[in-house]
Amino acid sequence: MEERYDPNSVEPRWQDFWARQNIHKTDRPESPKKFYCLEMFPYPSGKIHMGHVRNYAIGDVIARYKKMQGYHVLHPMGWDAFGMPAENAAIKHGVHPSKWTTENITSMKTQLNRLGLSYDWDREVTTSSPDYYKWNQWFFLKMFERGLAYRKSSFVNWCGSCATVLANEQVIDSQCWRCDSVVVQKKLDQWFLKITDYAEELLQACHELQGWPDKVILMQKNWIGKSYGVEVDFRIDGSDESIRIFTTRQDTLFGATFLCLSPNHPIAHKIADNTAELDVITGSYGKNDEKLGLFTGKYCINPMNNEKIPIYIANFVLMEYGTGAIMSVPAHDQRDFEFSRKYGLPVRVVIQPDKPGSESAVHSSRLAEAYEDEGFLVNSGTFSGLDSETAREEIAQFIEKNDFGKRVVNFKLRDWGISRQRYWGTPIPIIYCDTCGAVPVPEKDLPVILPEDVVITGTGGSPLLESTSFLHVPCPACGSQGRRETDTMDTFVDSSWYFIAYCFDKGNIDLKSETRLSAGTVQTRPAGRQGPKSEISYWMPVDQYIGGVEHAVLHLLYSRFFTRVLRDLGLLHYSEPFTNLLTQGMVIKDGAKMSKSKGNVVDPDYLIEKYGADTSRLFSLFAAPPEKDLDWSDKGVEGAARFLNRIWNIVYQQLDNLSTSQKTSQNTFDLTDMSEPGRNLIRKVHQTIKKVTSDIERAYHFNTAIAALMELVNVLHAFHPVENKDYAVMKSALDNLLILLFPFTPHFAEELWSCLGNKGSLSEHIWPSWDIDLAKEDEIELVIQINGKLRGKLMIPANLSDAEIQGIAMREKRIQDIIGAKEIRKIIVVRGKLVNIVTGS
RNA sequence: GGGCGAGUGGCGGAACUGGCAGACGCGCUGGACUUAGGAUCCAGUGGGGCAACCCAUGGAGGUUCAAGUCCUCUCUCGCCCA
Repeated sequence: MEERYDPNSVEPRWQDFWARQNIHKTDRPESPKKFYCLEMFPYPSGKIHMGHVRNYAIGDVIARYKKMQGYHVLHPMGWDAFGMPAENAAIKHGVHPSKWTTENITSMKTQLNRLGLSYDWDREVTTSSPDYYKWNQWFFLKMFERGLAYRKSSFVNWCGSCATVLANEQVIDSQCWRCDSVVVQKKLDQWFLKITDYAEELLQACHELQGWPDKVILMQKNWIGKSYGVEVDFRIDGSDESIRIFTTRQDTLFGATFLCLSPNHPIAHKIADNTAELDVITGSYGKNDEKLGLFTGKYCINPMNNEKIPIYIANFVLMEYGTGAIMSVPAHDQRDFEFSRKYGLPVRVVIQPDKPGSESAVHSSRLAEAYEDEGFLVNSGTFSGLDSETAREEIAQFIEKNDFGKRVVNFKLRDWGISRQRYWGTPIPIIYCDTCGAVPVPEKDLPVILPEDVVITGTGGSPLLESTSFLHVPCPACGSQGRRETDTMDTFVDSSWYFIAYCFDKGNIDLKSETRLSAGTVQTRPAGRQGPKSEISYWMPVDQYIGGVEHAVLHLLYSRFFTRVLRDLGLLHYSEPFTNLLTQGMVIKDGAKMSKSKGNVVDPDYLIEKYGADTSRLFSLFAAPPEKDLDWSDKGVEGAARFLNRIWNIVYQQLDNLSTSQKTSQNTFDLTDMSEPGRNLIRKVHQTIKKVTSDIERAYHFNTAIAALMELVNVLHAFHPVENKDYAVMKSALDNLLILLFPFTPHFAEELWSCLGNKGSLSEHIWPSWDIDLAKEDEIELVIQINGKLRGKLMIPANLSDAEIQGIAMREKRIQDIIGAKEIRKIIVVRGKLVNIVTGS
């Protein structure tokens, strides 16, 4: 054994050992005791950052811990390999996205392995590989068959000079992030997935996500955004046509002083005479910061009071939400209020905060902002005097009875537009034919391979348009000349089911295995039933998912949607993909999130080189509980290193004595035949096993688990063995310490474990259990309070009755002195903790 | 503006169902060993006071024998949605 702990010699050796022994290979017996531990896979940008280190360290502790507890663990890793940065690199440096991505994967994999993470690389998934993305295409075809994938015209951010569509986050102050030209809204044909078909179910099932953080569930609910309202027809004055509006506030219908149409509303173009002005509004469509409107010159009739109100076209009215038209009630809606100020439109109060006649009344002329709360109706015909809630119900009934509208449920969630006018993504398996239209590629022709022989310039639209071998294909239906779809899929499609791909060995994804096993019929297999199970139904759902909260809505919602589609296709028997979700906090340094632009990044490579992977892992687990932000501290890392050094030194100093006296680990001791320090150490060991186990079980609070291990080391450090029995105790304490430490610092624990003469890898060791009797304190510190104030402390035997404890407290001289002649009103005894004596004054 | 979460030593953080506030670590102070110490070890470390004691979990009230923890109001900061 080396005198000094040198992680750079220890860690590669054990990584090599694990790899040679194939120790992280997933085994899959029929035993139902499985645990699927998953961390969000990274985009292969080239280098991992501290956020990854934290995320993957957390996952690794869980995976290793569960394995030691006897679970069959699936702990995979892969690459979210399609996406824009690869194309940007191609534009900037002339590297092909495929080459760039592969090289990045290689170097990042090396980095992950240097961290000592227990991944089964035989199940590695790379989404840019045809083996993988052919299933994206297969899903698309299945959804197309079921009407869940469809094509419609929709508005996108378009940069004319780059000739490409931009994602929302690439539009900065209405300009293209790359060339600074003004981004316009352009109407393009796009493919959509019909997630709205599942809106209600996705919302209802939120209640079942008990292992998810409340805030994520709430964000999902808000995103789905179910609301109850009414649709009402406003007849256009002097015409038979009418405009249907949607509102959730029908209690304010009498306060509508104008009506607004989305610029994309079909009627908008028919009734607007000023087309130049209309184009301006269309150009700023959906922008909430600047409200623009155009009076159409037309009026419509409010069916509630037959009032004639003007029709406007307004940029902030979304065609995708509701009916694309709204009634505007400036007195009770802030956006309408601002709009009315800008265009000089009347404001009419129809809701008062309190019952009519009270002091708190609001007046149309004095309103400084809209009164959006509920209240009591005024100026609302026969509905005046009702409270908002009752009025909504009665007005809804009135509307339905008079047949000019109806109650509706509306969702904020919109269908998922997956078309991307980019190269580095999954080709959408569609062929356009002049006679047959959009024809799906037959399943047998999958995958539609992304051609590699393209030049990526960043100008002139999708590079796929340039690849003639890709573009020109015969129509699968009629055989005449067809043209392939050149759009590729949103990369969120890739990540919506990758967790299922891990159920199979690399390159052998077979999503149809379950349908074959259940012989084409969709049947629910009882949980835990023995017998042949498909890989999917054995491993799914994911037992623990770990990742950043930034994916709280999109990725997690899409995955829930995909899982349901798969269920309906009979491919799996679960609706929810992730049973438990842990969203880890950000890594903070100098008060800000670590980022290149802030210049406060810590490079994991540097850290590993200087301190080793174990120290890096240990610090990031110790500094904060996983769900909270982690404040980076260079000094704190040194503290973690110091802790490991202390253990190393203890083992080094005692090695000769320990190996000669006691080779086998012993866990039971006769306490009566033991020195006082020996007894204390044994007790501390068992208390530590208990504490570490329960801290891990209790929401993975590794920080306090590690603190408990530090306490044990402090006791060990102060323990000076003299006789043989002491060495046996010490050996046992060290063995247990290393076992408990193993999930956190695996190389370090393995090394010392073998130095101590123990056989085998700790990966195969079982998690220890504690002995309640050995963990029990035989003395406790009794706190004596008088009127809630601390007045004395003394050691007493742990097993006394309340009466005995009370007696001891009362006999204390100091307590007697303080009480003196005062009357004792009450004595409260809390077993094992304290006595509180309540006296008169 | 709405929703959610969080405010505890010089710092990161402990305190599970109300029961000794500050575990553990960092930092700091003193000492030992040392040519040296940014290595290691020992002791100390919320504030005030010689002391007994008093004051302390953003602030103000309340419930309770007992409140960081429960209730009401309020301030500040984060995140999400407008």
